[in-house]
Amino acid sequence: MSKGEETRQFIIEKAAPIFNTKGIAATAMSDIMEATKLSKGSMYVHFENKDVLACAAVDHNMKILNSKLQEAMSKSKTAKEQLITYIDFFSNPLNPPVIGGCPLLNFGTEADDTNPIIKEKVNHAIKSAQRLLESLITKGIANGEFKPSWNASEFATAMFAMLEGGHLMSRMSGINDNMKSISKTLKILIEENSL
Amino acid sequence: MSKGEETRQFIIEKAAPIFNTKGIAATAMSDIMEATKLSKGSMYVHFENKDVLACAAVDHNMKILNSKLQEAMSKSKTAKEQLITYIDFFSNPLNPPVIGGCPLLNFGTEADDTNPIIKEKVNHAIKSAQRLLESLITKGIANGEFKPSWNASEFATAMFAMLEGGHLMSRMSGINDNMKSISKTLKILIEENSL
DNA sequence: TAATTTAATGACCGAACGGTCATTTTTTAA
DNA sequence: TTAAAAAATGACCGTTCGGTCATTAAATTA
Repeated sequence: MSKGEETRQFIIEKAAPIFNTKGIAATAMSDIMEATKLSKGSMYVHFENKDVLACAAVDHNMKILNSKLQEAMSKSKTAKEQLITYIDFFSNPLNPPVIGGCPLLNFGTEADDTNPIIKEKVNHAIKSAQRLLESLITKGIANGEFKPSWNASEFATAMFAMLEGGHLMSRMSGINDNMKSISKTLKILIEENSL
Repeated sequence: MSKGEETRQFIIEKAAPIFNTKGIAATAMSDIMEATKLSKGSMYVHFENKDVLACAAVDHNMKILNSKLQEAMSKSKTAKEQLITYIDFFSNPLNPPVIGGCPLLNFGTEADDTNPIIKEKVNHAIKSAQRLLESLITKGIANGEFKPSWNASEFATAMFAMLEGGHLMSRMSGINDNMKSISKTLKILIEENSL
């Protein structure tokens, strides 16, 4: 990796948690300068403007989240175990896998009516998550772990929505009760559809 | 209502959808000036600064949302009907009750790490929603509409979370499929707990 | 109606914003 | 080692930001 690529990566790593915490509009280039201890001119060597840097930061947050999730799930074997690992992975929004909380929630709501590019990135990531969950259930049905009558697509959607909603609720209250409750609800539903 | 109060209210009504759509940080006072056709000095007669106006706009969005919900629910009688009305009320995020989408999601995520006052407003509103849903289920159990074994608090939390998560998913995709699916899931769960 | 209070105006302010560029320093490759 | 290329710097630029204030217009009240 050349010096330039190294610096570019370094900037992204420092910028990602700031954007995810403060939001894109509320984050100034000067915030990134302070965090990286780099000059303004240097930032613009590696990113043509703030939007490009913000996009890279969005990607990086999602990538980190995904790789941490992959690592957690690699330890589980059965479909049921993996579903539960997925739930547990997101079950403490007050100490989230990436700094600032769920990037899909953060960047999605901000980009909704203002940034179609980032909105599409979030949309794509949501669809990936849905597909992963759906495939887990389908696999479990094929395995004989779950009832064949279980609607994989419907549950995948509901589960993802509950985790995102629970994330919001717990972060607003500063207490983890809601997410705990949701985690319990999801596990009961999984149990009800287990064989 | 004095002239001053009238103007103040007029500004809030024009500002509320802008803040809810663009976000607080991305909304400039000049945006509100344009929407109201009022001068900058006039804005600062009625609001000491942008934060105060933003808070008033947040309150207004929630108030409108709540009054529309109340109106919709007043038509339903039984607990079950009211629960279903609640679901239907939020079932089309692409044509939401207030312009810009759910203010709890929008302002909550933005305020999370930046604005404790608004964060607390959102937290309070979420708790109110939870209480309303829980009381509906409790009422239904007392009425003999629902099974006494139904966990009211747990379902209220899950239902609220699913609606918020579904809201995000549908707005990101621009298609209402996810919310439709969630609506269906919730209604099945209600049916399963009906007598 | 007259006197007084309140609302509305728009020019103006300093600060912070995103972004540029000539210059210097450091990497890179010959 | 040296020449060319790339990276880093920080002063600088125009714009926009939130916010102020003397002045004017309008509403309120006596």
